[in-house]
Amino acid sequence: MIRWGYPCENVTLDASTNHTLQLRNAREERIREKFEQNLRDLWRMLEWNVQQGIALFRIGQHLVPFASHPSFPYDWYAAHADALRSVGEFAREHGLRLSMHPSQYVNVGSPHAEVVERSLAELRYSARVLEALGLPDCVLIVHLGGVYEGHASTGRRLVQHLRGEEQILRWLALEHDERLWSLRQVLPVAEQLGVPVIVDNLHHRLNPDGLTLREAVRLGISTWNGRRPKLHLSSQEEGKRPGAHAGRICPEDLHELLDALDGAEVDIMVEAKDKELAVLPLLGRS
DNA sequence: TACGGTCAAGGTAGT
DNA sequence: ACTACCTTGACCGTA
Repeated sequence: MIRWGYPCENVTLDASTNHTLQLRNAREERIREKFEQNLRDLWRMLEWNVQQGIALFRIGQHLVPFASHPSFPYDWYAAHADALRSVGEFAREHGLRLSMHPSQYVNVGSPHAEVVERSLAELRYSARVLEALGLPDCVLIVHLGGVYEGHASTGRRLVQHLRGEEQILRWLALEHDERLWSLRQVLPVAEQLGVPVIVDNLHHRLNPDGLTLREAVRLGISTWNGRRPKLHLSSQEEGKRPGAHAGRICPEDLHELLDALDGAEVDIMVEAKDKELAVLPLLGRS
């Protein structure tokens, strides 16, 4: 049985975990309001997901807006951990799996110390959210970011910067991308860190690096070491930049991935502009 | 209330 | 050297 999910927003409910504000307005009171709004919407979406049989959900990075910013004004963990633990209890009761996925600004392999520090701050924030949920199977997904003087030295630096960050590594999974880091290039980095890899069908099509999707899926799944593997599924938006997400999943892409999976028990995050609407037709498939 | 300019952050690619 | 683009549009001042 495959479990499905979608990221951050639900267009049916008009709900989102990414309500935010501009930095110049980021005073404690306003941030708390945004968090409460994100939390309310998160509850609405998770309850709806349970009704629909959707087990996966990605929490947006703006859950606590500017939580990783140096000028953040209060102890968000102390203030919000109880509320997050309640969400985690609900997720546990209903067998939901939650994840987070920071943006391209996270660049742990950067040669610039300030960039690395900001990146780690964002990852530590994300890891603390997952810790507060109190669930065993959350995932924190990141791309490898830029390539500076080559993959080898960038990868070495990334491993160096994350080594010892046990609170992050506990949740971390690395994802390949459609231009700079192929699955083959990500695998050794992930192995050195002892973290699994997310395979994404569209990234792989645009940057296969000599592997078939079936081979990529097999390699990716093997990095999960008995934990339930997680993958991404999306379709190309025709006429837009390669890699741009379409509103829905086209049947060919679905079947190609299901075929490559060869019956494996996995979780699949659907990345589509229409969010949950792209997931509903897939439920019960596999 | 609707509109349009603006928003923390890094890096790549195209001009 | 400059700009558009990217995860994900949401916010906010102004009319």
